[in-house]
Amino acid sequence: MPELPEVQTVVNEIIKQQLLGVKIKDVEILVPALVAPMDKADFEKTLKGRKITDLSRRAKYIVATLDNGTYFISHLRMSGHFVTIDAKEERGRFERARITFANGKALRYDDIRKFGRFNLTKDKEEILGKLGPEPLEKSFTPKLLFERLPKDNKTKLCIKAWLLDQTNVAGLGNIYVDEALWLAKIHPERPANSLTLDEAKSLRDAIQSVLKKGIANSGTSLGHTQGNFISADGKHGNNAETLNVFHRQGKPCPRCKTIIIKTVVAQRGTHLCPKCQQK
DNA sequence: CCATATGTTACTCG
DNA sequence: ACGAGTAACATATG
Repeated sequence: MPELPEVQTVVNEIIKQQLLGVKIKDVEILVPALVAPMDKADFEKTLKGRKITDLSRRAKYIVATLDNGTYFISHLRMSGHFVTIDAKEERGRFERARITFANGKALRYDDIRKFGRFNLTKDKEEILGKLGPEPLEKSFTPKLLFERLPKDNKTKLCIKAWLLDQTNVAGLGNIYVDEALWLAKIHPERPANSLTLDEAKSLRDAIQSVLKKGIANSGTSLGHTQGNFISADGKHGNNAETLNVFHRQGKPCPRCKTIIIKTVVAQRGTHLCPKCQQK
């Protein structure tokens, strides 16, 4: 579910709720698979008594630095949510973990599909080492993007699949890839090795634009069912209404009024304007 | 019952 | 060993 803007929104919200520097009083892992291959009891014991000294985002990972030099790294995958609650609150239907703090607040982790994962490690590169560049960093220049694109003739990988691979660019997912390719007027099935430097420049600008807008709008929530994105304050994001193609099949392209179509590319639902984005 | 879902990774086939 | 495509993970919803 959450992509870079949604994960950033969650991190921002947890910081705002002042859970940094507060001692962790109790840790309950309700689904052992959440921390696998680590043992559930070991995980609980290791995190208990620590304080989070810093919280940040890398790609779609939430990285909590602990006061003993280890890192608590979590990934929400498709349906994970962190919500700050009062420690007295009862269990939720989809609650999979709870971290209770000494100040009476708690972080509840809900995850319908149980795809999310928690890690505890002294070496964060073990988890984050293979990730591509952060697209909102200043160093993410058109030249950098262009040079990372495949250059050989044997790779037929399309640009959408390439962008979804976190080792190429970190943090993009299905929504923001479709939005960025529309903004850059690039067809998602274009071979990644066929992009020109000019197109790479448009794509870089488009990626930064859609991600910044997503963060400014506190993330994208596509509906109001249980599986949808909410931040740690329990609120939905406001970015859905500003989307140009995603989930807008059958509606007119905001640029040229051609009807937006939905197909499948890289095994994912893909939305595009057949006039603005030509192969 | 079937298809689909904001993500990642293990497996399979060339 | 490598790249590309597919299945799998687990559950809800339309």
